[in-house]
Amino acid sequence: MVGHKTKGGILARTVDKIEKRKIIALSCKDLFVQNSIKNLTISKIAQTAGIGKGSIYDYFDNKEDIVFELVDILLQEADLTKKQRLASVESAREKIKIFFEFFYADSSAELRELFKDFNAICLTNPNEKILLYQTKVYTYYDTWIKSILQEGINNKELSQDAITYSGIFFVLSKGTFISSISTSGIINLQEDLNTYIDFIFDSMKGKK
Amino acid sequence: MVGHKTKGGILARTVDKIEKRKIIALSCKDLFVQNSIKNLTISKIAQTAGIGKGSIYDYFDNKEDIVFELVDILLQEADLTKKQRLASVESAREKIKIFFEFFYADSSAELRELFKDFNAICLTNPNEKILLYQTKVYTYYDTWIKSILQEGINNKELSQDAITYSGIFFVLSKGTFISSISTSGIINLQEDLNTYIDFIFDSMKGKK
Amino acid sequence: MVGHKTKGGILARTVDKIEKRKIIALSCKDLFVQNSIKNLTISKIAQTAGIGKGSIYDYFDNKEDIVFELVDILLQEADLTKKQRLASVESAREKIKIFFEFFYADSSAELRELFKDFNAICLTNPNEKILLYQTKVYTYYDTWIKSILQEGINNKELSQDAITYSGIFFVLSKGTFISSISTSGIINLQEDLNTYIDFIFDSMKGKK
Amino acid sequence: MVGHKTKGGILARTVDKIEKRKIIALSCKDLFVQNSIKNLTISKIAQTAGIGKGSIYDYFDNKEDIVFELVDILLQEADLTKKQRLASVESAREKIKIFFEFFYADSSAELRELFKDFNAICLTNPNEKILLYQTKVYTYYDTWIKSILQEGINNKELSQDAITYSGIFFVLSKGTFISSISTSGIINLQEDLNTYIDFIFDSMKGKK
DNA sequence: TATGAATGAGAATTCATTCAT
DNA sequence: CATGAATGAATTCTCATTCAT
Repeated sequence: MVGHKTKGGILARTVDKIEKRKIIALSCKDLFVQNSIKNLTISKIAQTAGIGKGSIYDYFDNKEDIVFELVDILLQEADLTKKQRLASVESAREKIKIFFEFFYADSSAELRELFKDFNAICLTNPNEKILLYQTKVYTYYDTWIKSILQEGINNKELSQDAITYSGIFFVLSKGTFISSISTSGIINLQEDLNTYIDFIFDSMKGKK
Repeated sequence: MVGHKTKGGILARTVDKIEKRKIIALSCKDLFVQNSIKNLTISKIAQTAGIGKGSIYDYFDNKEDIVFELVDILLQEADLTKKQRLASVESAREKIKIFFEFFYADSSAELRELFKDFNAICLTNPNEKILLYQTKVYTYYDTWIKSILQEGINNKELSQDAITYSGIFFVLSKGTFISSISTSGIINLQEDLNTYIDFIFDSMKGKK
Repeated sequence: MVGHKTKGGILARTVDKIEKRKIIALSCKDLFVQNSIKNLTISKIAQTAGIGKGSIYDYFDNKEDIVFELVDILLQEADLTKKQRLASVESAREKIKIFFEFFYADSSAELRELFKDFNAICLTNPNEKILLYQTKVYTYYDTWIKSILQEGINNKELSQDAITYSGIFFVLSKGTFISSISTSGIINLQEDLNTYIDFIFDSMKGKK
Repeated sequence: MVGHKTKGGILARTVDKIEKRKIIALSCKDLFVQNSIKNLTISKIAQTAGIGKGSIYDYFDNKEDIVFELVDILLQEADLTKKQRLASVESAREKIKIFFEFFYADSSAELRELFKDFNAICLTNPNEKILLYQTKVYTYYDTWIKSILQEGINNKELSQDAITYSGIFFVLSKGTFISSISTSGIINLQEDLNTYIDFIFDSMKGKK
């Protein structure tokens, strides 16, 4: 049961919708992680969240919207971890590897499960809201990657034009991840991905 | 005598089944291209194919199965074109670019639409049959790419270890394609992809 | 259970939709008579008709559509009775009275109950189909009434201009019926209506 | 002293309730005029009235109750206009025509819209409260009409028995109105109604 | 072999009403 | 007094699948 949200002890008439959205979404995270969205019903979700079926619609437009919220929350959580992990290494090469650890690290297993549903939705129901979100997220990560590469350039670890190819890491990682899901064994996600990253770094380094 | 009853009835019947599967699938290709599988009903499909609803189940396990058949057919058609196109260029670099033209060429627009549904299904319903199919396809293309790279090596266009990285082209292309779908404008599919391929070729060439 | 409809002993692949519509509608006539449409659910209706919920939608667009069909059927049945009853009297005056007996005769009690729902729908959901139906029915009865009046004119029972006022009987009857439903006791439907009809006939007669 | 606490608190409070009922009802008059009650939700109504959803229930039993209040208010407003309009003509005939102008006058368009919902409710949910209201209103108008007719009798415009048929005008008008809603074009409300009224007056005059 | 009528579980969604604050 | 968050029963409607013909 989610209960009434009070603010600073004063009886609040209105609930913080954004906050409650998060609370509800998180309360059924495991459900979404363990099941594909296709196999979940609003009834089951509401039951798991401990709220009424109708209340789901007070906070979310539809089932997809919950996946959306969850991915957003977990992505933000993952970013915190990512920042800490990134601080633990020096080289741009290692930072980039850590950056995409998400795609195979045990600690991101839940997010990856949700990410599958999220991508399936994007492939078949690309509504305006999702497109904007994807663009925002992509831009955010690209900026971040660029800053890592820039550091590498500053450190003479990378050649000047490395920035130009910043986008390659993202699509490479995503492509490897998605391909690995359904080609059992042929693609060894972690190994292959790091091999590719190394290959690209070696190339970026070699250029002058 | 009733008609031309040629050899082994069972074999003939099997061949017929396989053939009719193709015919049915193709007869509703446009329907699948223009609609996401989510918005199609068996009724609509049967109607479009000009057969009874029940008959769909004589040839396909379910809706998804039709998408697979269609992807398979169109992929084979695309391969024929690919072979011709590949024959028109000399360098491995150009061949690889042509190899992945599929992801942006106008002539493959239909296949790409189906490919979205196909991938969404793979992300959320990866059944045994699909996994095997994906593995088969991936292996098939990887072998093909390797042969192109090997030619490049033989021609001194590429260094010996190019083969090692054969997998990078596939995941790179797929990742760029999938990312381009939902990040409107930020990823310029054709340009970015070819830039990346060039980058990798330059690197493979540079290595000794 | 409605069962499969066969035609002339030959196995029919297709069901006579129009006929089955009637059968289903009639099978839940009592249900509609005893309950206002507001209190009926598709589930209850399907159950009463002895068919599946989904099958309702194979024959009807929605609940309202069933009322529509029922009113149509009962109106046709009532017309048969009306014809017989009309044949039993001579004067136009008596014929007109019999014509509108429907609004109070015990034998039309069911139709009247449905007619309430039907009119409520017309007042709040006047879709194209219903408007056309109403127009058709109104025209049909008006023609009929005119022929009765014409007979009366021919018999010198009525003056020539009686035809001009043919419409008055219909609106008078409907108005009296509808008003009687909710003004308990004040309007004595049968008596008042016949008083009014007599009044009008007396006037039509008196004119020259 | 806290504000002006005038006489009997309970009475004041009751008066307040009655007054606030009117205020709330009127504040969402347009909403009800522009939408059928079926398409309105309590949420929407409360929002339009600028009060909380729960407060609606402090003043009304349900949605239908608001329609009654509105019809009552507008009917009273219309009566004021009616009185003025009636004073502008001399003959009983013209007075009766003006009496039923409501059914087609532009100035009563809003009331007519509400009247549709009101009648639909009466046809399907005739609760005790509504029946009493209908009876009251019917009696009120009948008395009024009788007084008009009596004047006509006094003026020798009408024969003595006109009073006997006072009820005919009401049912005739209502029947013509309701029939006109759904028989597009066939019934010309204003013209037909006045033709009928003229016909009846001619008859009432003619009798001795 | 082909059909399409029938099914009915199950889906999403709505909304009048309650009641703690 | 007033509120609006929460409810969950109830509703309509869908559609993959079956199976008698």
